[in-house]
Amino acid sequence: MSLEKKDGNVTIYDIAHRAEASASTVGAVMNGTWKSRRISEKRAELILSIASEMGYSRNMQASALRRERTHIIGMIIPMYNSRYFSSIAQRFEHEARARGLFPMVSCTSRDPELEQATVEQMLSYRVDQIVCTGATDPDAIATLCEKHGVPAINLDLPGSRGPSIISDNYQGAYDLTRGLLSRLRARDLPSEANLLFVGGRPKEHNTSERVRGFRNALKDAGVAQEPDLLLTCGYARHKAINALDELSASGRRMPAAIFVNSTESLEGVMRWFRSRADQNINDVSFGCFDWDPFATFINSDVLMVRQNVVEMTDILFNWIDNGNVKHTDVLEVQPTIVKAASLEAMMIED
Amino acid sequence: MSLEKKDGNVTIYDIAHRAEASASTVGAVMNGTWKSRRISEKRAELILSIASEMGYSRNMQASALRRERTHIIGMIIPMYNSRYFSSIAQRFEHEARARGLFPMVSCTSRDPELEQATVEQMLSYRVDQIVCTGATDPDAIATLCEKHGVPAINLDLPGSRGPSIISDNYQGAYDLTRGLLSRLRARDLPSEANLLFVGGRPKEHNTSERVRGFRNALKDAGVAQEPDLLLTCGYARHKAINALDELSASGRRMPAAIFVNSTESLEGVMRWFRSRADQNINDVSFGCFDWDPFATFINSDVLMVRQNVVEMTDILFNWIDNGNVKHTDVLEVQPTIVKAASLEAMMIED
DNA sequence: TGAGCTTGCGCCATCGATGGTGCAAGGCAA
DNA sequence: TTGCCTTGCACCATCGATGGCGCAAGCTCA
Repeated sequence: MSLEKKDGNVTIYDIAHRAEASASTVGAVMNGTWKSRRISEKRAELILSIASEMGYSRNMQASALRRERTHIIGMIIPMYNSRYFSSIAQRFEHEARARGLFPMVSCTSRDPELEQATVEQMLSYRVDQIVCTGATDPDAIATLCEKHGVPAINLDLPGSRGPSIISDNYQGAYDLTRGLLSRLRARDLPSEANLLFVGGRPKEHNTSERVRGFRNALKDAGVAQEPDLLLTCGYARHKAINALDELSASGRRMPAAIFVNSTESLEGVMRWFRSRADQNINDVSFGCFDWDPFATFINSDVLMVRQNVVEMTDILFNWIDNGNVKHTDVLEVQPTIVKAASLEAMMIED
Repeated sequence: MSLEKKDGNVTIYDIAHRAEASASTVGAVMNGTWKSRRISEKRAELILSIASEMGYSRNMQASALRRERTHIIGMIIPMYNSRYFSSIAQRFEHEARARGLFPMVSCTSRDPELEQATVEQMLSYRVDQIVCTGATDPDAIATLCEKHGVPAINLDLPGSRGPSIISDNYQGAYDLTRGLLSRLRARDLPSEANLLFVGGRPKEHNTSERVRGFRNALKDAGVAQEPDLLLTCGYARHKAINALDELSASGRRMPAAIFVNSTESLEGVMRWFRSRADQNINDVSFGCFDWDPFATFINSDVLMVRQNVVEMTDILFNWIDNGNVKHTDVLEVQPTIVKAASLEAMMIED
């Protein structure tokens, strides 16, 4: 077929030529099906040695075109700049490779259009599976995937058109809020109007569940919830900063305890405190829904919710391996609360 | 060709059938070359509307097989769990997409074998370009890429067989060391035997340059460098922990200033301090080669080297866009030193 | 010794998109 | 009315790997 290397890439035809064999024989040897095709061991060895000598590399584009499968598994994820999501991406890649799959991760900035466009591109490359992590509109993505017959699994945020693995956001938020209330008590400070919630999107499942946990914890403690102390302003840093600016401009005294919904928002909160000479970080008890090893140093009074990335990804691949998950499955994984300044806050591996 | 959808994926043949046109006409319309192929506007519009109605999605495997290019640009990177690398990955994806390229990022855990295997897989998928970030053996990877005629660019760590964009590690380390010495002076503490270097790999370019900067700063300040206070034990957390354990077991008093080579190692150092009741984090001035927004809270005396990810990726894509970079090019980008507890330490965006 | 089985391999269509080439119909000028 | 050019499209080989099918040679057993 070719006179050996046109563009530097060796094909099975080049090898066939050198080995005086047919391309299909070479192909069978290269993809490991040669035994079932009754190629003699002698021939297989010869071909293998020629192939490695010539530096053959299977063209996965061609292979994928002919077979049904690309062995690529795609994942979209909001960002890498957060310990929670970066751990998910790392473990996902590791586990995918352990199964002979090629991971294709792409971060989509919590932007619904970018999410859709990215998934469409992944489908265009004919990925075998898609994992949607923290997708803003999981159902739209599930619909896209269905059209292509590609199974999709939701992670972190649930969808109604596909199976989902998420944290128990309600319980985590409930416990975190109780922890903050208990800190206020320990500091001999009033609970009333002294606990602020910042960050997250009000219409998103995780945030609304966390808000529910926050509210119920307050209610169960007999503390009134002040509507203007619930700032679901979005996750972005600058949104948290703006929200705090507005709150303080409104004349509110800054509460002595703050529930921050994600490390992303926490960055904004920290920046805001540093920018305000009239505010002291050490006067505040922080609770953050998400964990970061260094955020445990913000002050001596930080609580963090650590979502169980290891268990979540284990379940994810369990589902992927078995493939027989129902569309309606939603699995909630318990997060754990860690106290900053505690050893265990630093000890958990990811 | 097909009786419309075998597996749910619409092809140009299906559309051709419905539009009563040839597949090549449909193909030309779908990939935008229809004007040069003199397809009438009427036909093009009809085909486009049918295509969107049928939910056509171009099969990139087939397209890539036929054309030379896949429009995929690969990147390997050591990890995502570090602000420096995660920022690089995020910006890389963003810039790649802005150019119509599909980014394929994969983290390879500073494991040479995994790096090679991953690059081979990427080459197997016929990526158009590869960016090697922090590769442990950039030249081996460059050799692989050369064989396939795929251009490779090194980022963060330089290689001799391809162009490289790196930080000015020497200068950053020199300045950081001077900063630490100045902190010791400000604290009225002796400089002699009071400054420790932890983390990194001695044979790796970045670490050796940083060590050189560290040593020269000591020398220029007239301070003797104690060999056992130079612990290039690797980057991993547990390696830093072990190194500190050994140091303290040797009877050395813990120095009052520590140069930590990466946030990864810094995590280990922090864990070590938390695990030791006889050590107080607040007695130590920290300098970290790398930046993390929350690490600035470790104590009130932290200096961080912030590598200029924005400029580095800008140059990277400048090179990619122009493509005429010499193999010997090594571009050094200046990092900046930020003081923790300063506002600017929180203000720089990535 | 011939029917039937096993071994070992080659032939060829196929996956979907692409682009070179060919060709008919219509237009226009001489 | 002939020759030539433009317009608008279809035909078909091709990219590389894959696997169903066929077939010849050797082997076995009645």
